[in-house]
Amino acid sequence: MDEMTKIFKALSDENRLRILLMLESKPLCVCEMTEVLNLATSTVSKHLSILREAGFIVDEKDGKWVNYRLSDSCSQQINEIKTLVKKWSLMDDTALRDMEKLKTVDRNCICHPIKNLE
Amino acid sequence: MDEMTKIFKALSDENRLRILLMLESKPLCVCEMTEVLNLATSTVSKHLSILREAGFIVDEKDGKWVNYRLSDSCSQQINEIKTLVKKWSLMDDTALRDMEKLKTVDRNCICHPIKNLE
DNA sequence: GGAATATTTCGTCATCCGACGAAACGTTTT
DNA sequence: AAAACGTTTCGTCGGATGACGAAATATTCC
Repeated sequence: MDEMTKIFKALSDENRLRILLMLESKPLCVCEMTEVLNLATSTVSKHLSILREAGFIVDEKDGKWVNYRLSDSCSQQINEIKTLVKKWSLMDDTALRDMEKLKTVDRNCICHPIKNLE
Repeated sequence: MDEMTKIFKALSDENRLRILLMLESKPLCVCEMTEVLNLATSTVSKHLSILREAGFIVDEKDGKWVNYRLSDSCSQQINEIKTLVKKWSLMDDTALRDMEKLKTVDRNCICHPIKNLE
C-alpha cells in the first residue's frame, strides 16, 4: 500500500503532472522543463527526483546536461496509470499549452541568464 | 488539471485508500470504518469528506447513522482509476486484513465506549 | 588550470495535512 | 423534555511539502 500511495503522491502535484506530460512527447533536460514551468531550477530538480523514485522516469547524463525520459521498463501499475493520465490530458488546457511552448524551447538558448543581459 | 490533482490527492493517503477498498465490499457507517482503521472518529469523518469532494463516494443518512458508499454515477476518470486501485489491492496485505476485520465489525456493538467499561 | 554551465543538495520559510479532543449538531430513545 | 448516540465542525499541534536562493558538484570550454 506504501507503493500505491507513493505513486499517487507523485501524481498529486500539478507541476509534476505537467512534467510527466511533457515527457510524453520527448526526453527533456532540466532547463527546458524549467523554462516551460517557470519555476526555480532547484524546484524542478526536486520534482524530477520524486517522479524518478516513484518509478515514472529515468535520467541519463549527456555531457553537462541531464536528460529525463519516461522509464520504459516500469511496473505494470506505473504503465496503467500513465496510460490513464495521458488520455485525460488530451482535454487539458494547461497540458496543451505546455506542448505548444515546448516547441519553441531550445536548450542552447535558455540557460545563459547573464549573457542574455548583455 | 485541478480536477486531476484533486483525484490523486484523495488517493495519496493510505487511510483513504483503505476506506475506498472497504467500501468496495459494502456500504459502511463512520463508526465501522473507525473501528477498522483505529483512528479518531473526527479524523475518519474528514477523510470521508475528502473522498466525497473528489467524487469517489456519497453519503446517505439513515437515522442516527450516516452510511457511505461508492458513488455509481461518477465521472469516467473516477471509474477508471477506481478499477485500477481495486485491481492493485488484490495483492495488498493491509487491504486483505481490513476485509477480514470488517466481517467481525457490528455497528450495534462498537459505538458505546462508556458502556463497554461497565 | 580556470571560467562558464547544468544540475543537485542544503537550509530556510510559509503553507498544507493528518492527527486529536472538545464542542456543536441532529436523531433516537426514554 | 432530557439523555444517549453518531457524526461533523472547530481549534490546535507537529510533521510533511513546495517554493526559493546559496552553496556544492560535475562537465565542458577556453
